[in-house]
Amino acid sequence: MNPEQISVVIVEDDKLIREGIAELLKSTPGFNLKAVFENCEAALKEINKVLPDVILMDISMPGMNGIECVKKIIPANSGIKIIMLTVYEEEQKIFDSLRAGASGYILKRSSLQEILSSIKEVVNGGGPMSPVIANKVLNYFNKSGKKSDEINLTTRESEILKELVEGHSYKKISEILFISLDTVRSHIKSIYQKLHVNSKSEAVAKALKENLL
Amino acid sequence: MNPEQISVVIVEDDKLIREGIAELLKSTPGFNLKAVFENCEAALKEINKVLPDVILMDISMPGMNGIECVKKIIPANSGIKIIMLTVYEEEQKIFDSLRAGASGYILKRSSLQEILSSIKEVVNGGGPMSPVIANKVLNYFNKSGKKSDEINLTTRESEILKELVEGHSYKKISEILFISLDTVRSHIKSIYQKLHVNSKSEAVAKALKENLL
DNA sequence: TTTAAAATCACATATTTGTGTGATTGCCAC
DNA sequence: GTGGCAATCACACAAATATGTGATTTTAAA
Repeated sequence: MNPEQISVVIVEDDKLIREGIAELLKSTPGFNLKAVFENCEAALKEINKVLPDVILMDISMPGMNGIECVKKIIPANSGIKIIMLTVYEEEQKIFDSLRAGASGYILKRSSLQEILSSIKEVVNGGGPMSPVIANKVLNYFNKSGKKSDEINLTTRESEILKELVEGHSYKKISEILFISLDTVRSHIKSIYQKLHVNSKSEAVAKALKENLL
Repeated sequence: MNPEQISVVIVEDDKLIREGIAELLKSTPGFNLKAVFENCEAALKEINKVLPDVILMDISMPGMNGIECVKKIIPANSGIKIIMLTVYEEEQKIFDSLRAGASGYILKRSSLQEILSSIKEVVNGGGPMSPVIANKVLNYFNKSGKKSDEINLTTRESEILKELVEGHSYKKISEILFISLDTVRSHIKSIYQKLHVNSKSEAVAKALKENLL
């Protein structure tokens, strides 16, 4: 177990890519390919015995997908760095992976050289997010940051929605805003119509998920 | 109006920093300092007349803070790039700024050279997020990605919380999970205790805000 | 094997919500 | 000066929710 070496595990269903990267790692000094799995299920079963420095994880695979797999691995092995692999530049998936605890992300069409340097970077705790990814993440925010079209709440409605998200009851809100309980009801009725929901919790969920505040 | 020049506006309450950067920009070819404001309110009033390429915006100021200011400027002037300034490396504020639509972020202790190059980068649509920032953002995710300590929901409780976030009623949930309404109630009681809340919407808000799913 | 959670179900009851149907007032644009 | 919208308030009633107090059964750990 050379401490200089970076131990790696690959989880990837596509044989070509899997073996391509495997060959690359086997033939490159400084890297130690610990294991290769075709799917998440197999990886999850064995990962505790292998404990690599880095996992290269395909983002979309038959059976459990890579994101789910990350969610299961990270909580149990907080030290492991995971780099997601994908053919598509899908913002949502990148985002979800990072949220799940992945440390980085590379496109499968990256050059072999890029793959190696990404692994090194991640292990050294360096820039875990490539400029491309940073951009994607930012785009994601900007998109969801914009108020969705169609939904135009009045000032008062926004205020009240904000209070709902705070978890206040109608009564509490009426006290906070110095209006009657029935007025609160009335506004909330309009809010529900505009958001196409029909319960407090749905409204709260929508407000938070779509950043309506 | 030299199209080669980058027009800039500064919004910063600290006189020293404000004038320091102002001097820098005035004395650097390629930059055109359009205006300088001490606070958000003043900036908001005038910004439509000035319309710079880039705004350097202090993140924390007396009165309206920079993040709120960004939220007001961006929807109305989608072309304007905003770079946040701050003395602190506060992850939450960086995150909020980016979400509000800021294009980048620099620390006040950056060298003058760094400030200039950041502005250029942002204007050219290049890396809007510095590696440092990318890191911050990622850290933020990883943090909130981890289940907060203390909160340990059982499998069933998590399932039910997920359904609550979907906006389902107790009855619907009982049908989805093939359990009785009373059982759903029972689980939700436990969930409320663990999350320290006492309503559906509070639970939903907490689940979404703290990524408990 | 004994204990401790986790998951299930039941009953009771006070509040809170969701929804319908109206009404009044102020303001702004046309 | 009128029509429309935002904001306010009222009443009524069915449905859903919050909360307490139990009890039974698996399941998992000690």
